[in-house]
Amino acid sequence: MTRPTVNDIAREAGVSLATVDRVLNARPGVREKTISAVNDAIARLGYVRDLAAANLARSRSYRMVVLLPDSDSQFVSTLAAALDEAATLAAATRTEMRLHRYPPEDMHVLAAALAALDPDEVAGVALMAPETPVVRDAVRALHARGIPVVALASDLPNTARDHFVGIDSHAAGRTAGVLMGRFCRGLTGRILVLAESMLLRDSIERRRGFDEVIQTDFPALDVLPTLETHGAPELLHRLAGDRLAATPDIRGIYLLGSGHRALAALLRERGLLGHFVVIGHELTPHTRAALLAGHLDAVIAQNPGHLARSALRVLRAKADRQPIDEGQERLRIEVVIRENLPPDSAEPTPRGLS
Amino acid sequence: MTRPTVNDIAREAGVSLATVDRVLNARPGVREKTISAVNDAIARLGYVRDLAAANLARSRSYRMVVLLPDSDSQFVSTLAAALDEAATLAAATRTEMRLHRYPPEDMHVLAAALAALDPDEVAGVALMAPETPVVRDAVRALHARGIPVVALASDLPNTARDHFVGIDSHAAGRTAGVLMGRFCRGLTGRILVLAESMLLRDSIERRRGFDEVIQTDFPALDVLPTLETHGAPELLHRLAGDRLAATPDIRGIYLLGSGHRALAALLRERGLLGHFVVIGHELTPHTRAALLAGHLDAVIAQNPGHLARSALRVLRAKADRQPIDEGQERLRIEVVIRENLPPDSAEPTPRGLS
DNA sequence: CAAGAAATGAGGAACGTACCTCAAAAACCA
DNA sequence: TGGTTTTTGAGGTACGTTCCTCATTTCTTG
Repeated sequence: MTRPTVNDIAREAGVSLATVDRVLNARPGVREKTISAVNDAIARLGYVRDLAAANLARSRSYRMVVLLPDSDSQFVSTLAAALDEAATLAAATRTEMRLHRYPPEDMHVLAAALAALDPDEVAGVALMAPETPVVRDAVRALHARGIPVVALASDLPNTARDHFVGIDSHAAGRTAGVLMGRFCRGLTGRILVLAESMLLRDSIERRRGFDEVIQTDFPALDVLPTLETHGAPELLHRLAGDRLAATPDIRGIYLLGSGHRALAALLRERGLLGHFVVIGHELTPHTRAALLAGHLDAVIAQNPGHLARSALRVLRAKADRQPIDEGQERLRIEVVIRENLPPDSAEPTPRGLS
Repeated sequence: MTRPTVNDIAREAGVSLATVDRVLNARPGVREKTISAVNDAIARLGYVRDLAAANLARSRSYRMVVLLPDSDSQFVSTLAAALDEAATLAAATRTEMRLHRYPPEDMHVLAAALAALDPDEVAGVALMAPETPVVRDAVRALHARGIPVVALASDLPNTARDHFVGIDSHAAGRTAGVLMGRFCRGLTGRILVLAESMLLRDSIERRRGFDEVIQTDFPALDVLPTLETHGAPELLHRLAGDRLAATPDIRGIYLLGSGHRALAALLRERGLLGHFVVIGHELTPHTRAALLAGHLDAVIAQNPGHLARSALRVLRAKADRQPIDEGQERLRIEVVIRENLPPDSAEPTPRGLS
């Protein structure tokens, strides 16, 4: 009737509680034969360890460290907020989070921060960073010291990261491409593409996916070379302004990264708001406002709340050496238009007591 | 340094542990003044109750009952599978689920099943059912007996249900409308709409949202009256076949409910696969296959895994009289096209022991 | 002001697991 | 065979909370 406990296993296997404990927690000094006797009993009873009780007994608390670039990108601040919220929730299960920011241009600072982490104090690390050699080495070192690492939002495939929490940039780019192509149904012309930097893996992959789809499925459209804005609004204004002036048959604009504010300003200035199909990435206060205003037609996004919760859950699972629920942790590539825009969740975080 | 416990609160508030406990668990017999003294101490210390320990001490287990119609709809079976998976995960937190099916046409059977539930044995009920008077009364009675109820996938707004887990059908219909309109850019013509029954609240609301958008934003399109298929493939085949033959300028087909198999068969038979923009609801093996094959252009969906986990989490929170994390429980209206189709997650459920 | 009611305190057992120590039993080896 | 090593058992404490009981203090009210 009631759930079997460790005592039931002991009785069923005909051994002592101490031995069951040794087997369950993989402690040394048990014969193979005894181990399998215990495991048989476990299987027979359908025992599932009570994680709540286990963690209580361990009286272990989990300190997770999250590292985000200290850029003024809206996505990063949205993500930081989501992480804070996820952390207050995770506090109920003895999981604590420390959020650090590192200067976005200096990976050595990030590497130093990673190197300073003590495996006895830190149960896991989540980081959002471009995959440079310095970062790669630092992540490998972390892994070697036994600290679980998850890549956040931007993957680090060639490091020993334990998990990636985020969406496939290539597929996200393809999704953007299909929407661009279909929203431009019947039109012939060019697509303007803007990015912060084409040195970022994510931008490269998005662009690649986008191009694939347009080339094969929408031959009437022609994708222009990427203009790199380096996060500078003035640069975007100048480059995109020149290109718009020089190219009369632009039908759509694809924003690989940030720059929605600057683009909107430029288009407004020229009276071109709403004249193009505009597709971007990530749901932020600005893209949300632009969607509502009709200046932006679709956003390809990953849910920051899901991202944050998933990162903490995965780290927790890794710290406990527990398996991960793939279905739950898989992030969807969200297509957001005005009609399915989720209501603004800028509610005050409930700090529930009882 | 370490997290504050109930004992710390007692010391800080200058009261005994027993009183703290009375306040924390809202037991009677504490003066207002004392209550606020304790709450102040809690706030000062930033105490967060350790849920693991609390649930352990309660040694309470939660039996949740889920009721789904026993129809052969793919969505329902997908949902049932998701619920099973969510339940094996929830087992780790002493939450158990019983899934029942009721004959879809007989709400009296459902009502009887609900009436038979004992508040001492059942911690919560989730149900997916149309809002008929019989159902409404049964849900009200459940609520009156103190059993939390969540409406699953299909809302029951006029009952005392404690929560609705699902997406807003009206907004989902609007989303479908925008995609239909934009995918038909530059075209003039009619949209065929198919539904199982227009007696279902969800179908009505989807249709209403869809119509709104088409009428205001895409005047070149004209939405035909809904054809009701009553879940019968032959009826769909006949009705839709006649309508297609009679109407030369159909541009798109909107499927409010199921019927993807029958529609695909009809279109294939007439050599019309891919000739219309087809938009439907819910991601099932069939819609997935149709998306991949290119017979279906977009699906508006809610994530069944999320639906299932959310239902169990909400019921659990209600049973514990704990607040709900709105952000986490809010379901997204997903737009699924071929490019962002999540990989098939028909993996075997991992039944982790240690 | 006394009697009764209400509020509070003190203490302990329990939940299921982890982890420790020490002793006893079993297996192994020469 | 005796001694050594390995394996197993027994029992206890701890984790943070819940939920008892019973005694004591403090407030009300007639």
